[in-house]
Amino acid sequence: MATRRTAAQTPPPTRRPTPPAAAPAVDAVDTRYLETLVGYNARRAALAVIEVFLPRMAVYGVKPVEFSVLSLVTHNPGITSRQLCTTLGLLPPNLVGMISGFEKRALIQRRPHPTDGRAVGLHLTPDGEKLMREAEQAAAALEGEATSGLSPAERKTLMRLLQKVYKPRSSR
Amino acid sequence: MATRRTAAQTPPPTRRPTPPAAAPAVDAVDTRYLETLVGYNARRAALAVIEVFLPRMAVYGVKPVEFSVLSLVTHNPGITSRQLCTTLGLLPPNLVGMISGFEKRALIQRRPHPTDGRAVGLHLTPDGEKLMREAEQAAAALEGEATSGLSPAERKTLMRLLQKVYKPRSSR
DNA sequence: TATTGTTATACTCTATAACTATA
DNA sequence: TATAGTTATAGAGTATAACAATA
Repeated sequence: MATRRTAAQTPPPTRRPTPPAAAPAVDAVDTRYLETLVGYNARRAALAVIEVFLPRMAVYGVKPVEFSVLSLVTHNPGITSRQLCTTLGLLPPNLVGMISGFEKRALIQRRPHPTDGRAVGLHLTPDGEKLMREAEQAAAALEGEATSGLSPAERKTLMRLLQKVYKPRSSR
Repeated sequence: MATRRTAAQTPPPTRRPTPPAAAPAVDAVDTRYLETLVGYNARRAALAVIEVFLPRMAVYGVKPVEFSVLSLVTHNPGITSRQLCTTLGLLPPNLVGMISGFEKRALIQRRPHPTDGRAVGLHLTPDGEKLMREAEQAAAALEGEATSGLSPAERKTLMRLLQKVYKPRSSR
């Protein structure tokens, strides 16, 4: 992924009083309105972290969503595809290929569900456990780097506020 | 966009000590590890807001990125495509069609850049100004709804912390 | 030589419809 | 009848390469 970063912006963006007729040039881009929107800021922050995440996790051959899936299998042995989809907001057809890939790489194993004959329980293999131990450690480390501008208290506050936005009240 | 929401989760997710042989079923999905990651939380929050944003902005015929582009043109008359790309992290080829579409809808007008013969300055038409007045007002309103779980102070804090994540230190 | 804007195109991600096997 | 998983496919979003016009 190519690196594209917001242009530097000086504190008080000089606003000329609107020109007579000719088109003026824009020197520093005024982004103040967009920066009042949670959606805009959250998306920009997510992309910034993912930019760091991508190359570091490529070492383990996993992309962001793949990491999320494997992490849930790690901490929820026997989880089903349906549960993964509901939890992560994915669609079933888009999970099939991912799971197959993990199986071919011998990272996960599919076992019959104990009570539901239609479902399949997902489990990490020993190789999968080893990879995820390393990957989760690497993820925690790079997260620290990506949010190095925040104090531990600020980081904790940020998590709490973000969860207030996307989690339904009943699950908090 | 279909609605997919995280499953309800009870506070202490019972962790069984790894089963002997048979595969156990997962009742409540344990998402505690993922929720320690800023990248995960920011992405989930961004998607939650966008889910509200999409249908409300469809009334004006603009998608999230299109809204961002038009908003920057609104507050930066004469801005160039290149400046839009740098500011929003877009790639030039992907902006061409969008700008053409806005021009065909008579929302923006392209004028020669005052000093650079290669560049084109973008300006809103009266129709574009009218649409963006309404759209920005609607966006502010729906943002309030999407973040109704936050107090004004919390909302302000959230913005500040998110910007600390994605803005380079020099531009803060 | 470098940059703005453009075309063409490829790749990835996400979404929809329809099918099977089981509940 | 409803649900878990799957297949095939369509659409949106994002990426690279190469070009003309201008700096």
